[in-house]
Amino acid sequence: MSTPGRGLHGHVLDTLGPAITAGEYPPGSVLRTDELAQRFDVSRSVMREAVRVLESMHLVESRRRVGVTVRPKAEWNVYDPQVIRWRLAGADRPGQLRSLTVLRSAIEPVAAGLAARHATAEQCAELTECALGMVANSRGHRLEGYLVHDMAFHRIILTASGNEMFARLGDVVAEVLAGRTHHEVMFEDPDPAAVTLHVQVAEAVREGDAARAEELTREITVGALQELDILAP
Amino acid sequence: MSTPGRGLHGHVLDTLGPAITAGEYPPGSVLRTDELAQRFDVSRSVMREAVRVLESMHLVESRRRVGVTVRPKAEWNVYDPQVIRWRLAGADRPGQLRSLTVLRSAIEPVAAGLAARHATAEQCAELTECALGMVANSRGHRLEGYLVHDMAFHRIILTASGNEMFARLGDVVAEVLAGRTHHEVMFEDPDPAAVTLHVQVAEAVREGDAARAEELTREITVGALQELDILAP
DNA sequence: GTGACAAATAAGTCTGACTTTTTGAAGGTG
DNA sequence: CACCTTCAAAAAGTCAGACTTATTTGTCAC
Repeated sequence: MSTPGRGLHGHVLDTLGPAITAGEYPPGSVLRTDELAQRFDVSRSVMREAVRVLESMHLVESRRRVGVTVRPKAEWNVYDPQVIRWRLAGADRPGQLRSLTVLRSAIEPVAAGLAARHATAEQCAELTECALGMVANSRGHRLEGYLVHDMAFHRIILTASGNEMFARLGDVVAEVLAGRTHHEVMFEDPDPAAVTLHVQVAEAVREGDAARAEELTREITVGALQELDILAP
Repeated sequence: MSTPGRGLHGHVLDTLGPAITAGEYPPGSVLRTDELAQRFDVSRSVMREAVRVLESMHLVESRRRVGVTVRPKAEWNVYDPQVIRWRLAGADRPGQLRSLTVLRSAIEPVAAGLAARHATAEQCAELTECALGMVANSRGHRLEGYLVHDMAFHRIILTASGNEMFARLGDVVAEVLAGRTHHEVMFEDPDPAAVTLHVQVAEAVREGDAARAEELTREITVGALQELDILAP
């Protein structure tokens, strides 16, 4: 997805970040910069830089004479891609996946509606191409090929919406889709109904039918919710 | 909203962050740590910590032998509360406000639907109280009192949804609502129809009527979109 | 033109000394 | 006993300087 641990402070983050988001240090836990620096065998300067980054993510708070205290989960910057990645990699994975899928179910239909209004001809073409790619890989256990086109499809929708906040969720959605294929249960070929829906969404966007694009995308996300047993009784 | 510039590195961020998000340094611009340290009259250590934070927000990228280069806007962590605050405080304000309002229009209806299912009795009570507070302050230019209850109302909806990602948007929504009252055109008393809608949403949530809560909230957000001339033709 | 090599550059790292804020305890006073 | 003041310790914060390393760029020979 993106930045692997660059530099010493990056390596420290790759260890400390996951540990904190995994709840290894409960909220209120106090760490000391010097001790951490010793533990990771880095200088205080490097350790301080790492702490500053964790602080900017609202994972910890650094106070004089007290130390570096872990903040309660409710205060974390849960939209930070790095935080999302750490949580997806840890024990929190199922919960994080559910949160993100609910988020998708809210965002993507609206994004599709906007895409139907704002998408360029090129984006429409790419979208159709992706949908066709999904169809082509929808049978015969070609899950990887399917996934690539699925991720591209949703990324284009989010980008074509013209809303920068939606566009920035492209990576997150890709992560969720990849997770479904690689980690969750996805042994069989994808649901034919879902594939058809994607083709229809591409059609609706091409034709500028915002209401239909929104409604069809809503059906797709409802399917995603059902896969995780997040029902609407 | 939150953390004012704590420590020297915080002060540097309070100046550099807004400057970058305002586009004062176009994408690709190269800064040098040493020069910045001189300019802000701080040590290199402090400057490095500030750069690390900007880097974690994906505003800049630090590379050896090159310097600190400003990244294109499309890569910024636009969900970072600090980045949102910086942009709301700068020339980007109108665009940021539009982005956030569209985001609200996607999130809040879904959140209200979930709140109707998950809200505790206490949350329902608080919600009703807020709605009544809005009614009580809806006439006679009591804009500040109205705003306080409006912000609380939407925060409760987002929290009661039970989704952590929704909950974390409470601050952002509050910021948007406050902006509307303080900076944008909002001289007259609020629209009576909007006030009624809030009361009805509180009712629907209390009664556990998810579909109605969602639909009513959608009407509220449509109103917010119309205020900014973001139409659905 | 191409490839290898050397120099320059700016970030990265480490260390040690010093400052500042905060807290908790000790001790004095009503 | 309660309350306030004072003081000392603890940990983060800051700074300055020396050194390392990766990367780019330019040069020279082939």
